[in-house]
Amino acid sequence: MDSEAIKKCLEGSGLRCTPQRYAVMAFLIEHRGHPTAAEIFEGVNRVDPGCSRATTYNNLRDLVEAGLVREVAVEGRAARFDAKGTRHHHFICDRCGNVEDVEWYDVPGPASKSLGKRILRQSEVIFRGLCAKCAPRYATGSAGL
Amino acid sequence: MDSEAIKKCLEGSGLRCTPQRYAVMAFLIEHRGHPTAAEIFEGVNRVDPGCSRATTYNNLRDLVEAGLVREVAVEGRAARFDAKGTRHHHFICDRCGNVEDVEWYDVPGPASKSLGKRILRQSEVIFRGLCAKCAPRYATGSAGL
DNA sequence: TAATACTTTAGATTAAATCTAATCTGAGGC
DNA sequence: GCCTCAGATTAGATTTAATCTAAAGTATTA
Ligand SMILES: [Mn+2]
Ligand SMILES: [Mn+2]
Ligand SMILES: [Zn+2]
Ligand SMILES: [Zn+2]
Repeated sequence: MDSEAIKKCLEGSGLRCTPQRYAVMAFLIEHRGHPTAAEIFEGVNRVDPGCSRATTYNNLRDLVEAGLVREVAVEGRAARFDAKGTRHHHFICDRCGNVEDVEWYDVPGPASKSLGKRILRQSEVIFRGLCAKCAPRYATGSAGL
Repeated sequence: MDSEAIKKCLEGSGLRCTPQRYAVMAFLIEHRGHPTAAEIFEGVNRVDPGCSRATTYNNLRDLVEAGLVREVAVEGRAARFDAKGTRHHHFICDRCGNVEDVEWYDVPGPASKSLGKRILRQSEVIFRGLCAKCAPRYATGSAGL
């Protein structure tokens, strides 16, 4: 995605394209490994030392609210962020906490009676287990190390 | 679930049935609304003022590791806990963050090719949207208030 | 009983995220 | 071009959630 496209994308969602906001969005598009806010701050701040922590967090909030970025909460760890590209599900590693993309497929919704008066916006599947890096260490005891 | 059953349940998972651990488990069984650790601490501590914060957190961790309790991470809020009874999915409210149970149904797994070398332990569906309490306020603008 | 492993405790500490209030910027009106 | 002001940014303080520490207590086993 080129810089003009990122600008369009921000403005299309009613967000001003400030240098800091652009940098946060560009970082997320370039780093698809679900970085934490702290990692994003560090990455953006290294390039533009004048981008503060508060601004990074503010912009992440704005981007999530605008629907351009997804926030993934992980038990016992910092939240991770994900520029929404193509739809996909997530695999979360029990051991290292890494979040990985899983090819999207349609999820059957709940029975409307079990949904009641709730308004459904989205269904997503979270897969859990061991990532490719962590699996061997367990599958073969600790011999894999 | 009576006190003897809770004791069995703990010991069956290799956990000593201490008064504090029992109290945490009993609280979760009695309060099915997905309380936070702080709420559990407060509830348990009110009955047994000698149960400390660290012990509440330690025991929650032990219970989660033993597979008796589920931890639910919610974006931007404290984690919530859930004594595992019958299998179910979760609905998380965009507005108030409440976690509600949704009747369980089988989820089709991902294509094995998109799973790769990962080891899958569990698939769960997270539904998102507005809970029954929050839905009216939005469905009708703010007139619902 | 003695040894050992497990558990609890109060309070300190860390980590994540948010808040504050002063300052800065730029799009739109003149 | 200048003005204005809503929106954006900043450094640092603060809050909140969770974990750590080290000492003391309690159960299990030898
Ligand atoms: Mn993703
Ligand atoms: Mn539940
Ligand atoms: Zn892993
Ligand atoms: Zn709600």
